[in-house]
Amino acid sequence: MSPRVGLDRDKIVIEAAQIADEYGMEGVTLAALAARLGVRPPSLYNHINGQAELRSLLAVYGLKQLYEAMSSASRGLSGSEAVLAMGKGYAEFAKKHPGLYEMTLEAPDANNAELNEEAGYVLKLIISVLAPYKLSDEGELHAVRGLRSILHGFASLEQKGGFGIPLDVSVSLSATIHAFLAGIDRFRE
Amino acid sequence: MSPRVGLDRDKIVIEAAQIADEYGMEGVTLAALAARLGVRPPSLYNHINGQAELRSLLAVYGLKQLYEAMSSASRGLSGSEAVLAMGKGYAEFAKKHPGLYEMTLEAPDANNAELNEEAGYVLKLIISVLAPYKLSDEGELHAVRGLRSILHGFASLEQKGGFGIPLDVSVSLSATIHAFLAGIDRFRE
DNA sequence: GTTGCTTAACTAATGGTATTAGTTTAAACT
DNA sequence: AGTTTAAACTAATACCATTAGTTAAGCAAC
Repeated sequence: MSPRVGLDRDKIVIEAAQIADEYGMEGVTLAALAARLGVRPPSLYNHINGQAELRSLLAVYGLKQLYEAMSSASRGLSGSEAVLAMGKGYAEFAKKHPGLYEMTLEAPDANNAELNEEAGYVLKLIISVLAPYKLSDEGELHAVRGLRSILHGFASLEQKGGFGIPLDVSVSLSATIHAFLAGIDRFRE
Repeated sequence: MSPRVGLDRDKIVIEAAQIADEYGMEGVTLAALAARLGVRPPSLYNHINGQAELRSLLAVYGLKQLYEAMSSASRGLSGSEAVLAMGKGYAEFAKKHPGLYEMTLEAPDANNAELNEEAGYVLKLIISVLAPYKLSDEGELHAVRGLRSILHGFASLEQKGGFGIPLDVSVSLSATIHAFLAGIDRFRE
């Protein structure tokens, strides 16, 4: 019926990302993906190695976009303004791309080099934005974990609908980051 | 072949929780559950209304245990000691029961009264532990979100293996909570 | 242009999943 | 003891991912 559709990994990943954002991570089935691409499920195996690989590709794709969102939001700023802007960029990305964001949290897969690389970039960005605070070596590691947890915690809870009350979440996030920074002395020792 | 096994909702939920903790949330299939209970999959429908309801039951079951863990950890303490202990209790539960913890985050399901009730108890516990800080009405709401995000962020990232480096996570969590409390003035306005 | 290689699509088949319908029979209750 | 209730079952359906093997499109070389 269908001659060659002209599929490739990029088109597959992009379409899969849209499904993820529309229907959630569990909506990304090879059947649904194939249907949207006008192809039968087995045909996808000519380009990807099954669902597991697709998820890895989506994680990498998502991390790249997350990095870009955080990076562009904080570019040119410094100090608490940079931290705050980066946090908002993070939250906005997670809200705008819920499925893709979920994908970025999939098993870091010690063997997947590209995924580790992208995750490393995000980490370095967080480190760089905390650099002005002159933390101790070990303190910096703890602080990065703290900030990451705040960002992910907000993004994740908002996504799961955990914040029932109609109260601006971005205000909560800003205040929390400010509080965290106000007490960042804790990470100097 | 098998006479009555003597199944009931409790036994099903307990066994499902064990599967969740051993193999993760996605390992909780009715097929695996039935096999472990010595029964055929359709038999489970005599007690539960399918996978969806099972997940709701697990969420409630997990929230009860989470509440107990947080509550007993902070009992008798006050101020920052209480917040810290509660946080450690939260983290310990999530680490000890990864699958069940994941389940507690499933869609709050506005229609599920029992789930909302349990979630409400956890929320009230967090509120009570922040009460001594005399926050403003609105500030309290933001602060609760912040603390919850920190707790969930740490639990979730640790679970996903996001903290690669071999550095005590409980130290990171303590320091982050301390920093948050040090800057809690932000929530007084 | 024809030939031939590569590979993107296909069909068919397998095995896993949840779920429904309908049946048997064990256990509980009069 | 007889009746009812419900806990187990078998059988069937409809998804899902995946593998094996097949067809045919498109491109490169002659």
